Amino acid sequence: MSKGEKKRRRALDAYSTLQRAASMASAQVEQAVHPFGLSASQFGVLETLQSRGPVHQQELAEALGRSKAQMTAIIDALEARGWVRRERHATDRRFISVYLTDDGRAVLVSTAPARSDAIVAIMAELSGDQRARLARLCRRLLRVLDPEQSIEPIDESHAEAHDDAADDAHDDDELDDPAVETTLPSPT
Amino acid sequence: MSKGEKKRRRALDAYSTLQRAASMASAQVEQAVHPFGLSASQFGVLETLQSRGPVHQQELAEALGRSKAQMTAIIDALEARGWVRRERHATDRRFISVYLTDDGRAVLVSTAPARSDAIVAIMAELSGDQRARLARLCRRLLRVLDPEQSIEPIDESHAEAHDDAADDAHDDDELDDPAVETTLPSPT
DNA sequence: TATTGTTATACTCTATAACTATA
DNA sequence: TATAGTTATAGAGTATAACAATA
Repeated sequence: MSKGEKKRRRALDAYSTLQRAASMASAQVEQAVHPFGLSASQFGVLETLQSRGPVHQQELAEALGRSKAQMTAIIDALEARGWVRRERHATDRRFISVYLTDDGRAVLVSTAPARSDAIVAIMAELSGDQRARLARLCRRLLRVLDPEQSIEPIDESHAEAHDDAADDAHDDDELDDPAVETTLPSPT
Repeated sequence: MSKGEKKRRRALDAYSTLQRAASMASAQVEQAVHPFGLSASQFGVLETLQSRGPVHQQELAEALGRSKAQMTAIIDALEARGWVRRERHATDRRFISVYLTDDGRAVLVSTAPARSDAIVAIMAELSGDQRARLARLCRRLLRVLDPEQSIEPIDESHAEAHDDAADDAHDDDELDDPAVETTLPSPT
């Protein structure tokens, strides 16, 4: 078998494994949030509102990678349950700002832990160092996949956007591998 | 910030990055296959038939993680285009074996390279070592996510006991696997 | 009675375009 | 005219349950 053939197969293997892990993980996480009656998108909206404060629907749509039409539906559902409210912009009445209500905040408070518990449970299979490595490898893929905004998703307030694994190295209870992916080598 | 808090945020970060990378990658790969008029599931069926030979619909459903009802629809579409054909099992007439036709094989031949090109292009962002590491980390996650069938990889069907960072320095040329293209396309 | 595959239904997501109201 | 949001529609994907033919 040729060298190129083999490399190709390795790439396919990495891809399919990545896909399978991501899909099973998200299934498990969504299941954890489901009892609260929140879809992943709805949760994302609430979370974004919490971290950014009131924003326009379009901004939400962009942040979460949905169309404005989808965002209308998502907000509709959240508004119907009283978790967000809409308010026209005072001066430019084309805009609608979406606000998180107290109820919405409460839902988030009770949902977020269930969600992150599920995520932590999955990620517990990896050591702290491995988690960081996984994130870094994925971020690297995102450089090709999403060159635009490959610098932070819907990050929480304090963005530690700089290269991770450097800050306080004593936060993980498991083996902190010192040989942390020092490479970050030459693209191409 | 507490130790647990931080660990939690790291887990969330790893999770969201994984999800984003997987979803953008699959979008890109599906786009590469789309011109051929094949959905990911349809491609998966053809590929499975190629590597395993004729199988029952239920076997296909299990292999690809779809319900038998879904599989009926998928096979319907493929059969309508003449890429597979159904045939009742001779002795137990409840079973239907699905065969890849010559046309189906031809479609696969012209589609598979486009698909794997797309995957290789994405994975080219990583070094060979990083690709292997990514696959290994994901497979590790699958141990919790899918304990059943988390065995089938390309080069370590047994070695899961040791910790990484040590392996994959060498090229094990060979591993002539008959089941090339075991790519199990992911649910979206 | 159990199993294979089909049909029917319903609900979610996604993708688009046409529409409104504002600017 | 351009933009923000809404509505309508159509297509996939998913999840069930009821059903027919076969065992």
